[in-house]
Amino acid sequence: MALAVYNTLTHEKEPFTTIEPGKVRMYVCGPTVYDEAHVGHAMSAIVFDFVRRYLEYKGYQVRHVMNFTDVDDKIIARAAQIGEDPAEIAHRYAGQYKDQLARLNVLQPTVFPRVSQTIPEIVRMVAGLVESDHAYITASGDVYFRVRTDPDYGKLSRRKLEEAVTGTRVASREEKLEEGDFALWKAAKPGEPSWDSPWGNGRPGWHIECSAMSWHYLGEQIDIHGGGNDLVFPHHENEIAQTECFTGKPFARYWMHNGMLQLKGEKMSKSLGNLVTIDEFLAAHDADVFRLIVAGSQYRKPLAFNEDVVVNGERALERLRTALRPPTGPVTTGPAVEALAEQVRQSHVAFEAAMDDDFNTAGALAALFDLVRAINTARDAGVGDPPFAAAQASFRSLIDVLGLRLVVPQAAGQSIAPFVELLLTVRLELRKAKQWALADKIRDELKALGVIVEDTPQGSSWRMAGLS
RNA sequence: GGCGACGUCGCCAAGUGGCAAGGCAGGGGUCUGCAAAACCCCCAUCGCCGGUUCGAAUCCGGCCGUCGCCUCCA
Repeated sequence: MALAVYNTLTHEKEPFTTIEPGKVRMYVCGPTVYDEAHVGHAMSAIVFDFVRRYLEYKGYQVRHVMNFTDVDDKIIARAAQIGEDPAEIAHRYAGQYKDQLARLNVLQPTVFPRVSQTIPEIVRMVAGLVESDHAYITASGDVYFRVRTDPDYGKLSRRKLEEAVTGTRVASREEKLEEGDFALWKAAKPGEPSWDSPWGNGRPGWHIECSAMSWHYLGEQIDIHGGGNDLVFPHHENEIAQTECFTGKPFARYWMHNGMLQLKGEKMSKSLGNLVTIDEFLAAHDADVFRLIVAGSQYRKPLAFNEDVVVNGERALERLRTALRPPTGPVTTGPAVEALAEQVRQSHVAFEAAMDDDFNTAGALAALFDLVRAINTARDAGVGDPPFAAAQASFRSLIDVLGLRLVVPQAAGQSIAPFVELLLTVRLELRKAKQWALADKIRDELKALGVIVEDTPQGSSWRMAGLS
């Protein structure tokens, strides 16, 4: 099986090969930390977590870098607004985001660099670009990238340079030579964070940080560069321009972009104000629910996010969990056992075929549901433990690739367990005495309290209802 | 206006040339004291119009609709 990856640069699915055999260098654009992260950020993080987990499943060693933009206009603006130090704000939200990613079961990136800690590399890169005449310094100490010096400019977003340049007069206040030029370094303004540089005090422009961090932590050329598709232009276009003009080599082999999460038909974004924060979501739902929502759709397409979708996610999670329920019979040989083993094989093949096709998680999920059915059928047929556990272990190994934990929700502490058990003991007596009305009342009342009771030939079982 | 993407069952959503995956919901069964869960069965010709082809949801053209980018954005 060969992995194929859709490359934004070529608009085609391409066979996946790496610069270094067996190793993947992956850079994913992280957030600007000036406010609460929302589920749109989570979607992007999870998409690339799927990518990473599957690459590791395939045996690659992945070096994964995800940045925090902690020096930025918006952070400074926010700081001024609430009277707090910009660095404090950035530090706080970065910490929060890391914590949220952990709760979402996103694998920790190999490196989590921040702009404020990458200044020397940024300065070196800007200096190199100035030296090679790809950049120029203005009277006030800003440094701009001269877009015209890059013949390939526009190749990622398929824009012609003229479109970005013609017809727009250079704003008088700005000192850049042409409209398409963009800032590599901004001269310091009073009260703003700044660092020393050959061009005077200042701070990095928006795009240079990613080029510098990628260069510093992954080298001149990387395998995968990822981010939301709203970053294609200008951010990634400018990154390519800077890096390639600086190194003289092609930058990333594969550019991967996830689609936007849509809330009420619009992109969820801070500026539109239509957002659900990660904390809000996780307060009401299991992280697996969100992962299932993301996995249920092709990552490049826009993803609808609404109450129905969330409910679907809850139900899908509940269904996946049924496969982990224990076996009830002793059968270890025979057709039912063989059928189970066969389905396990088929599911693995189907799962990998789907993931190999540009990380088709929705297809992979379908393979998983087929396996769930096979496991449940085997349980009903009385298949017991050595083979049954093997099938469940196999199921687990695939679930892991999607980062699903499938933990059964626990009651607040384990404190209610003895009381529920007691009620069920009493209820068993009632059932023996055919006191159906009372027995049913107990079951109904428990359900109202979030405890689901199910009667089986082996006795009654109980579990907590899913969160929310 | 320019660039790009998308439009598949009530909802979510795979499939990119050969008789339309999967989940949820819905209908009918098995099991059960009942219920739930599980299991079995049923449930779409793919926005519209043309074209290419033996054959198209899948390729081409037009139209309609939705979304993203072009300013900060995962």
